[in-house]
Amino acid sequence: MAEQGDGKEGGRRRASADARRKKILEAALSVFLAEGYVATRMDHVASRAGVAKGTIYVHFADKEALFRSLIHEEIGPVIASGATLAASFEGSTRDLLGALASVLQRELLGTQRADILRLVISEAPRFPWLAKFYWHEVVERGMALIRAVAARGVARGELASDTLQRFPQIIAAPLLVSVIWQSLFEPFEPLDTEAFLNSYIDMLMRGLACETA
Amino acid sequence: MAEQGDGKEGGRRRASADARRKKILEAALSVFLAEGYVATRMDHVASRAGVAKGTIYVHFADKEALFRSLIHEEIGPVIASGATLAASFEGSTRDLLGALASVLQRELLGTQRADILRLVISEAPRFPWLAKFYWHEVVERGMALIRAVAARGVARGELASDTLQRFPQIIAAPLLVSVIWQSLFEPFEPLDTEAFLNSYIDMLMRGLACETA
Amino acid sequence: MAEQGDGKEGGRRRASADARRKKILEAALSVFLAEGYVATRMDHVASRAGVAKGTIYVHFADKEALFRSLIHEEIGPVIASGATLAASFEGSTRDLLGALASVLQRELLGTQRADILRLVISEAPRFPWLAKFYWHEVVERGMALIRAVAARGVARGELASDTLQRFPQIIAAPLLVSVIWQSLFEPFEPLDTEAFLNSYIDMLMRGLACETA
Amino acid sequence: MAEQGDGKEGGRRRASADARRKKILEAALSVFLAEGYVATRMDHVASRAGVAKGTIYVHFADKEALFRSLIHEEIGPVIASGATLAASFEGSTRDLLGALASVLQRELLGTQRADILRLVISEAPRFPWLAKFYWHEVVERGMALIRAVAARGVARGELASDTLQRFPQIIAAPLLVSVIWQSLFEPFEPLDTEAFLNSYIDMLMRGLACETA
DNA sequence: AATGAATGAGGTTTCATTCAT
DNA sequence: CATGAATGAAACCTCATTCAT
Repeated sequence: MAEQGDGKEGGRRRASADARRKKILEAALSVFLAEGYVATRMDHVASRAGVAKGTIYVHFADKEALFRSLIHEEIGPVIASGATLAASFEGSTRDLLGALASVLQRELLGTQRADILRLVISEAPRFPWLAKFYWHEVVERGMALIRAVAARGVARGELASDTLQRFPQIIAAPLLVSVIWQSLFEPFEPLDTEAFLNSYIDMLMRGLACETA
Repeated sequence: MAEQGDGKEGGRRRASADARRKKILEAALSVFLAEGYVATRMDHVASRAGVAKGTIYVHFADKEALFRSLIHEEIGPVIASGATLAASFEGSTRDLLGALASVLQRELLGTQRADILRLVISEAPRFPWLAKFYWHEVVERGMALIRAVAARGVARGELASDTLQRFPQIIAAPLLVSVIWQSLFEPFEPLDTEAFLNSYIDMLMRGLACETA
Repeated sequence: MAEQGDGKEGGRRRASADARRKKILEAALSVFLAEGYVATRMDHVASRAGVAKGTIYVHFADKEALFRSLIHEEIGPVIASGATLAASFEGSTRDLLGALASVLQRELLGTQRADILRLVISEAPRFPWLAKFYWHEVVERGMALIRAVAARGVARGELASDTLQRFPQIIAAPLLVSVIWQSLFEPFEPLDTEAFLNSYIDMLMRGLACETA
Repeated sequence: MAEQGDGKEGGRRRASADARRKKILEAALSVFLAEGYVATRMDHVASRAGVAKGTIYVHFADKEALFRSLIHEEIGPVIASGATLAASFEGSTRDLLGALASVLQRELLGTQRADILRLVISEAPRFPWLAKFYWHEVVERGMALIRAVAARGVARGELASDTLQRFPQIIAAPLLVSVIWQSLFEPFEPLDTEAFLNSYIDMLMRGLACETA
């Protein structure tokens, strides 16, 4: 009934609690991704995490708090890791974009991250903080990265104009299409995303190289 | 059997019923777009349509049937109209794509249709028929249209390769980005979609024209 | 809008109205028998009668009024017809009971009347007037009939005691069992009701004849 | 997994849950008996059981599952207990039947079990499993019991024929009549069921004893 | 008189959240 | 902390009844 020993006990208990919290977040991630926010049932998260329903409320105030923590703690890190990818890349812009594409191909398409993008698209209208968070954590950083690559390309004379600096979305476009396509239309007409991305970059490089053609 | 003369009478009643059905569909469209499928409450649709809760069930079997009818009857038509746009266009491929972009700019971006796209992305995983429908009504047709334009461009010597025929998604990419961007990130960094699309087409034309560059 | 010719028209209209009322009652009978009172939907009655739902309310105040009218107008007559069966029968009591059994076998078991009995058993607790009506129209008369037969048998020396007069239910018992059995347990073990009734009457005659055995 | 010591605690909670489940079943029994399946409102069951509406759904999947459990868990046992009554009775067949009648008089007529019979008659057409269950649990066993008694009577020379073995329904008949009578017609003409059953058995014994009379 | 679209009270069921153990 | 039974607001859907045509 009263408190028990606090020395190692407390530490062990804390560790166990943290582990539990982590399990819940992982379970929540997969369920939210699969079902969307509204359709996700706390029961389902709990059973997938292997804990009782009430346990979730020990760690998170309510469903939205769980969702928030999920986005911040689970998704944030995977983003940050990607942001440092090409910080110090040496080589032609074409190779850099190719390397970037191959990394994204491996790290985004076909992984849970692609589903996170879909989740954000779905839920952002209802959770303004979600769009804001995704903006700051992913989009803003990604855009800065692309702009840096573009500036580097211009400086090296590989790019003829500032188009890519003005519209870094050009790089995001084929990725977004690939993600959506795989998620919705793969069964009707498969898309070879690797070939697509490569063709896209080729086209892009030619289109951006000879600005005055 | 046993029907009595109901010339104008029946017609008027039928007309009123159809009008009500239309009002429900319109209300449903806006609520589904704003809230998503699961979060949409039939109550809310009813009150927005100015009818009683039960009235919806006079016209639609259940929530999913309402959603289906909505997609098929409200969204189908707007698609068909767009498909005939450039069927008989004369001029350079560049002008053709430009005209297409401007039409889409006017008819897609900034209209409810953009939100419909977001709705489809959100709900398709839960409603396989939705992806199928959207595929057949929009994507397949759009792709055929782009491929026709691409073939025409190759025939006229304006395009150097079959890249666009192999990946018509190239055209869809900036549209998708624009739609998502406006919906999620406009408040953080506005996107001049018109300039974006034009720059994109320019880049694309150059990139596709000099395949061997 | 206003009234039309009332001469033959009125008569014809009335006739048509009565026919419609009859159709509704017939439809209601079959649906109430099949579904029970609560589970019966006015829609179902209407469609089975080939009229609109509202039409029922032209002829009957509400669902219970329909049920009442049904019981009184459809079921009453079929009962009355049976009551006069054996009023003036000549022959031995055994033959009389045998004839009665055969009539009931033909006119009760396997007909809608058996289902009516089940309906009464089911609904009587909720509609006291139903038990009362069935009592007066069927049970009281049937009991009087049996008592008359019993008295005749005693007078002719064929029955040794007044047991059957005190408990006319003895006659009803195998009928009730047959009806329930056929309705519920026929699939598990069929009952040859004719043989059963005959054996029953044989047993009964022997049992009642030699009261002092 | 990850369970902690919950000796008495868990046991107490479980016990309380079981008690609640039992209360719900008891409440459901009385409401179903009084109202019938369709007319029974879950609200009513809940308030009668002294629990919240949702609590029912903690223990039973839906209304039909509640009904099923009710039949299987509440009614099954009372049947089994009755089946062993006369397994090892010594004495004349007449006394055996008399004892049986007196037991049934006490344990069936005038108790809730009589109403259960009415419920089965009412709902079996809509729930085929109900007829099946009642058949296996009650009717089949009862018939076997009666046939055993009949065979014993024949072996002891107390019964002259196999009529009772061929038609054990003969025994059920007066019980069924008594149950229905008490439920529907008692107010109009009371039935002394005890006297009725005794007269019936007397008649039966005489009728079956002197088969060749 | 007949119609059938419209109504809304009321029914079943769900599920986020609470709380005693 | 962890549990999971209990809760009750709220969602979907039904259907007897009304009423304008």
